[in-house]
Amino acid sequence: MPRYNPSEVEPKWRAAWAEAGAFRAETGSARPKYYVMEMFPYPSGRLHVGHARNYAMGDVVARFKRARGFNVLHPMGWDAFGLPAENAAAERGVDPSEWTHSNIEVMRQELQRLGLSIDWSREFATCDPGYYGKQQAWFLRLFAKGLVYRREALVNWDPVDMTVLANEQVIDGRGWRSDAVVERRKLMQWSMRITDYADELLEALKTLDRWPDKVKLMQENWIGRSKGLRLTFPFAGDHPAGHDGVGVYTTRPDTLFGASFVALSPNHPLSEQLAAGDPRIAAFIEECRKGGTSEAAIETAEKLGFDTGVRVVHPFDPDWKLPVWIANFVLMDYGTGAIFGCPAHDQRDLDFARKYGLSVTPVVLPPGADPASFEVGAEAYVDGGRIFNSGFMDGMEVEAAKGAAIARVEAMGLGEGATVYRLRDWGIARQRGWGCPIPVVHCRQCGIVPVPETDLPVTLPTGMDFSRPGNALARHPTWKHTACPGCGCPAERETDTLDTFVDSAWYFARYPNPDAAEPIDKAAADYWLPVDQYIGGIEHAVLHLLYARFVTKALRDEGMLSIDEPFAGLFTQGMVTHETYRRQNGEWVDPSEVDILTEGATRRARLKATGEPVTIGDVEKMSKSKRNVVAPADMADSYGVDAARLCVLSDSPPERDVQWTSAGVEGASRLVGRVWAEFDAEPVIEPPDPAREAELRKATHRAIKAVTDAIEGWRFNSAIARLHEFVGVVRRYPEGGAARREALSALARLIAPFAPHLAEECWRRLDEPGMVAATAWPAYDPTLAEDDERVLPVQINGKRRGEIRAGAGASEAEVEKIVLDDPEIARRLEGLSIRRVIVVKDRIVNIVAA
RNA sequence: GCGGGCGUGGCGGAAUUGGUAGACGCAACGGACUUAAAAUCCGUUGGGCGCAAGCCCGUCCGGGUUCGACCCCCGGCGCCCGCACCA
Repeated sequence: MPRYNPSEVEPKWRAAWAEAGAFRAETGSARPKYYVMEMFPYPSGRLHVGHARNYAMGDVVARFKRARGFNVLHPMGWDAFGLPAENAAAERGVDPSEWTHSNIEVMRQELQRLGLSIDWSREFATCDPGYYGKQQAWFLRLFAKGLVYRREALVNWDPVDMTVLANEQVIDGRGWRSDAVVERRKLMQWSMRITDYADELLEALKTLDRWPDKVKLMQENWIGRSKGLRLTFPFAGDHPAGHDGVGVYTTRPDTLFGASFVALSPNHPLSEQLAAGDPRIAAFIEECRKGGTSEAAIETAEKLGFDTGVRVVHPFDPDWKLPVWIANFVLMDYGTGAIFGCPAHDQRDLDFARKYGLSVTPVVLPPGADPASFEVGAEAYVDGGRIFNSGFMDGMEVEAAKGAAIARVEAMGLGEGATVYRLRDWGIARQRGWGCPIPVVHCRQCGIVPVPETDLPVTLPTGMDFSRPGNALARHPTWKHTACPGCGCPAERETDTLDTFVDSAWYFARYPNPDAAEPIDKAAADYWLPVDQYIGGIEHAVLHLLYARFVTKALRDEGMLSIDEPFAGLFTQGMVTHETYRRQNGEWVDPSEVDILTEGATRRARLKATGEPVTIGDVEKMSKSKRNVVAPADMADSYGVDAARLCVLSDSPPERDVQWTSAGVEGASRLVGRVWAEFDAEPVIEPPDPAREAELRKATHRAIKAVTDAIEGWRFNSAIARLHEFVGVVRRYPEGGAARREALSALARLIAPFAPHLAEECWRRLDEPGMVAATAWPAYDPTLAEDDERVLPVQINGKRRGEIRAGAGASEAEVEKIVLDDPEIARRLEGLSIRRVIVVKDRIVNIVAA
């Protein structure tokens, strides 16, 4: 009997699936639809095991649902715009498009080799004009509506790469690629009004009952809704022109009587106006802007302030004047960019007041404290209590006082209750050449003119020069010169391109009909959307998932979509990490080039080729830059694709991070071999023994139940453990009868989501018709899956002291009788008197005795 | 600082959400087959005591609730993730 040879078997079945169109999704089918997708990959060049794990998980779900009778859509595409292609172009002089497409070719082959049940007829890349042209179309519709706009905004500017960076691309104040210190610059920025949807984005989180709580919480915090009061402190005496006062935002209007100063952000328009008239103020603002933006810098940053000399009047007391300072810790882009300082009840204000000798008046009395002697020392009192020193609010609790203060300010016409969000509008433009062009024209006469939809797509030119930093599209010799669509005069195209997060914010809506003339084929989208199950990394918990939710709502309001939320179910799988290795000269080394030596508790590493010692570094997420990437292809070469799939799924729960080790692949490969051995074995011809037949049938139905439950509960590691067990059982019942045939038939189908090639080969060996891929999931008989006799552990005073047998569902009285009649139990109870007998049906017995 | 999560054998991890802790796999050890090795198969494998039946200890630490706690509560310790001068 020949050994199972994956390298012969696996390609054969992949060809068979392709030929049969086994995974083609049929829009409009009467079967219930199920849309499952994994986050599409960036075509970086090669698949790593993190990808393999992600796509294997999605494939288990897709194959399982298909077997369960669903019409499954399981598509794949490429998140193909972005900086790495430009860097490759800069470093090697290749064309970003060619580089990207050749990577796609390689990675598509790698994905296909994994035997994923994907409908490849729907594949697209975001750098295809057929895709990004449609993106330009809906972009212009949102622009016409005002949801896309231009604003002057402070941005993160990378002076080396010469582009704007998103907040997440700034790490410790430096550009993530260039490592240059990022500058804050004011630039005209294309933005989307995601803040218009802040409330709905927050509220709708409650409807996402198949999302992890962690992700919902992160989005909630990111949106950061707070309720408070916006009020104006009117100027006293001389004041700058063009303002009636200083508008501030506070969540603690109850502490207004504890105010000791008003502070402006250095970037506040009033600050800038004052700076124009006073060089000392200008110098101070300059000083503030120097401060780093890194977390460490902020944490240790000293509070800096400058008294402008301007005075304002307290809203509740016309005789009370407060100084207006400029303070480095006040942020321009939150609230109004100005605050009132209440040092007694806010730590930052307290630090500031202590440094500059400003008054500290407590107005919230902690429970139990004495109003005559309560003082605030080095620590502000931020908890609840009773208001004092506060005129009309005296005696109120904090919450009541907030309401009273807001009502009073509103009655005075100085402000109103307000809701403020941490979320900011989304800056969507990048000064990059390899991205989706923003389809507008700048005309001297007409201003900003959208390109007519009939002229879309606005495609990228060939022959951009990426050899220098900066925007290769902007310096292309001819591309930007065009005629104004409005007046026909010579005009220039916008040379900014869209953030790649825009590309990935709607791709799920394109798969239902990737060839549609409209951006979204409404009928197809209505059939397929929302995505029933989305699977991807936790690192996208906020940005990508928030943007996709926002764009969905925006397109819904354009009438292009009928859904409120794109992803009904979300699963965030853990990251795959690996040790990093460095040579003595600091060069990163690939794990495949390293030998690990273990001596007791210490591990050392050296280069395979030369024996040079290698430093073992931290365990980190696999990344090209640190070279700690393990390719699934290597595993598949040695053990076969099915073993590789089983391996990446078997040893840890899907949501957990895994530190990669190839140790599990041996076990996975053995499972493949053992399964095949059962199918390949000649049945032992013996007269079937009814008792043994019954045992095997029970084991089969138990296994079907266990594997089904584990897959439905996303416990793929446990599902594989149950398959290991089941194979072990089948092996102990070699005699060929109906029960064995039933067991093998079930086994082939149960293992199919994990090891699909093996399953087909086994199915063929059984001479079953068709392919497993098109066969229904096995059903179990609940009466067989349950034991009719139970072994119940018997505890005496909570310690296990024996066991008894009882029929399933036996009553408490029956079980108690069996226990007390048991000679072994009786012996153990000698000399003790029974106080109580607790029987948990079908579970356990505990005798309390003394 | 705020918010969230985790802590179980040599290792990855199970435990039906309060009911036999350590499923399954890896590694290790012993055995079978083999001239031999690989592969495969069969065993053993949390710690301690004991010839043995068996007994004691054991899910980060200290308390608590309960007939019964890896699971619930209180207080620590350690690690990980997100946000962060957000008024």
